[in-house]
Amino acid sequence: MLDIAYIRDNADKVKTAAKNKNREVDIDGILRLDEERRQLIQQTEKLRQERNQYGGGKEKPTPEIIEKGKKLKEELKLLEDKLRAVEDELNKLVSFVPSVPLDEVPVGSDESGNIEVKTWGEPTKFDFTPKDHITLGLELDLLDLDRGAKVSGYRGYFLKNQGAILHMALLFYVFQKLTQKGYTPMIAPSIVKAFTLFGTGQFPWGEGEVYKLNDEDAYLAGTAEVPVTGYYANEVLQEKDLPKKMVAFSPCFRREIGSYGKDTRGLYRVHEFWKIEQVIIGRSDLDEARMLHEELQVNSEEILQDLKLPYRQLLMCTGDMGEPQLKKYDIETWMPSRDAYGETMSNSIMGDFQTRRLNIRYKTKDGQTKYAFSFNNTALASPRILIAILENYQQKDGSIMVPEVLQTLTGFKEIRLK
RNA sequence: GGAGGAGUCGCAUAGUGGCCGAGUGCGCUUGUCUUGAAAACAAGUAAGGUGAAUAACCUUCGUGGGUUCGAAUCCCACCUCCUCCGCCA
Repeated sequence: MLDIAYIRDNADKVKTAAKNKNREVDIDGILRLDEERRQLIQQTEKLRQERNQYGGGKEKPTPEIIEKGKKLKEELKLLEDKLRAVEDELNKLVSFVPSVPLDEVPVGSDESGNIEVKTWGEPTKFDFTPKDHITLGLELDLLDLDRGAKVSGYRGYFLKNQGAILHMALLFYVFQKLTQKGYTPMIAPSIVKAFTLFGTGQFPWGEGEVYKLNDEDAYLAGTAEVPVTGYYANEVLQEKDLPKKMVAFSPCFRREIGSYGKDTRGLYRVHEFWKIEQVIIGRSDLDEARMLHEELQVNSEEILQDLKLPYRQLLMCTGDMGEPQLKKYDIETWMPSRDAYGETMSNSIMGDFQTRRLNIRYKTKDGQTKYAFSFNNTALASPRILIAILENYQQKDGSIMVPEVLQTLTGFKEIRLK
């Protein structure tokens, strides 16, 4: 959510940003409504001031005053209804205005505009014909897609045997690693209220993507970013306590409604998965924000380096960013069956876009109240990461090596059919 | 799921229709006193909005509606918390 005053003062900048993000917003309409709103506020307050002058004494009000009050009440009601209608309309429009990307973000209309910042490792070479994770998973009985679909539906899956253990080991390894870096470990709820989804910017854009539970104010979050960023909603933090760094585990649910026919096989795109997510609530300072963003980046890269998985870092262009983001890096991990890198992590500076919607503020040392900045980055998303591990670690004899850092957690060093 | 109770300024409390944006205590800030500290005393101590404004005004007592000339106070719905019963990983 952008500050209406900011939109007022930077209308052109906001228009350009929306265009670069391929979004349509009616900035001129917003400005008109804002003008109308402010006029109505002034008229309303004048009447309220008048109303507030009556009463307040010990004596009973005179019949004249009561008559006058009745009239005022009617006039006020008309104005207040009008004001509310204008404000609702204005808020609705403003809630759709995307944030303005930082200057270093490349302008581009789609993924072709993304910039490869760096690569780490070399795409894995095989002296045999490598199998994809589905073949490997089925052959080694790590995975059951048919029964997954039978029980759970389209994109359903079971992880089994050493595949299930490997999955848990990965999650725990990463959870522990980030905790040791000073991040507060959290198990976050996946069932969330609508305000958290609106607050983080999943709504109003991605409503079709989120599972809703019955008629309640209850939805299944697609990422722990939603509950964990909402953790401090409506709170005023102290500057000395910032940044708050958190690492959260949660089940994640996505309808993948716009992805029919995309990545239909295997573990790449599923309705239900598990994720360790990094979230930071920090001060509203762009230089510090860039530093924290890089820190989150290093954390995720270290995880892939620990796992010895080749990856590359992308700086996303305006057209391939979400509405809330000021700057975004994706990390793509090498997936032999795709003969390409596939997205495994996404690292964003959200600025005060989310914190305005969630009303997360902090008091500065000199007593000012400001909206905080929020950040988030994937630490590990499973089972997607299993694709990279199974495929990159496969051996000629059909077995799979277990990444060294996981071996004490899994209790086995290789996966092969008994 | 059933029965009951409660949500007021950082915390604890007072407040049952106008003198209440709201008293008191604690906490915190500043000042006086003191070599310093404590104590005592004094003053201050919410957020948001309109506005050129360090003017003035408006809004906010869990949230949203309603009654009333007027609502922290009355009514309705919702949210959250507590107690008891039932069910349950």
